[in-house]
Amino acid sequence: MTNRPRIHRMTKQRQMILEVLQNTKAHPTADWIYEQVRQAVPRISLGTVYRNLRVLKEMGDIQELNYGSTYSRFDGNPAPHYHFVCQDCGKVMDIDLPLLTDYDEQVAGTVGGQVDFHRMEFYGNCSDCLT
Amino acid sequence: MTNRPRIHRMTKQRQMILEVLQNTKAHPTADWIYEQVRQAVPRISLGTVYRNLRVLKEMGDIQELNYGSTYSRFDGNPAPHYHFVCQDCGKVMDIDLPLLTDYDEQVAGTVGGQVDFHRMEFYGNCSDCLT
DNA sequence: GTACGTGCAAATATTTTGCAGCAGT
DNA sequence: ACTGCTGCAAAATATTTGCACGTAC
Repeated sequence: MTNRPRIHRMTKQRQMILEVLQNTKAHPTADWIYEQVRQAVPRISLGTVYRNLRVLKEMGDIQELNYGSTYSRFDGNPAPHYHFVCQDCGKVMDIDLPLLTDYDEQVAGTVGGQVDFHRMEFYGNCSDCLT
Repeated sequence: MTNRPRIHRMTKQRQMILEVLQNTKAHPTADWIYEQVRQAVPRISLGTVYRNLRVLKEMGDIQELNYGSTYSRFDGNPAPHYHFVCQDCGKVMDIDLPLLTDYDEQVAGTVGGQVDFHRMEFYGNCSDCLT
């Protein structure tokens, strides 16, 4: 019994959440997204935001990040890329450097499994927090 | 007013938590550690486990990992190394490959900040979950 | 003896979910 | 019309914290 593929509808809420995420470089939290979308869709609920973030992630339109926090951040750019996290202010920035794709094969060899993708995060202090 | 450095005591609880963590390759959760330590120190509380994990992390004896989960995992090996995460069974394994330390400088250049360290996680299926 | 650590329980913080009505296709 | 989606509120999950007592140094 293979289950019929789920059909996704493009609601006003889902549309807005995706737009907000695609128009910021801030890698925001669910709550920040909620506050933004609320300005256009006042009666939206936080539960709806979470549900849509999960669906958008499953559809491959966004990605979820959780770097050393108790909460998740979301990225409107689904293409693999690395991140820099400032340990002082918590800011997350995109890193514009080529991916180390060759490493995946080596890792697959040492663990004896299959590697689909990898992630890399750099930690330190951003220029604003160096003084 | 610089505040006097905090002096850490080695209690039976802290000792046991560190030992449990150093004697497993499982990258366990706080709750798993709690259950293990409970066998030696029955009246220990989960709060104490969390408090000690934070202290041990601050002292640089262990590290905290949170890879796409709602909970943290802990690693008794404080030396930097990469991890492989099985997307099927959730297992976390150590990767025994050289660190890409040269990359830190390049990233520092592109973000205009200072890079202290980086992390890298590989995602895929472990040999047990390939069938 | 001092002050850090502990157990306990309650509080916080983040995310998920049941349900009845709404709405995209 | 069918079935996915929403708002609301309550529940679930993971972690933190206040307090009075205990204990390492």
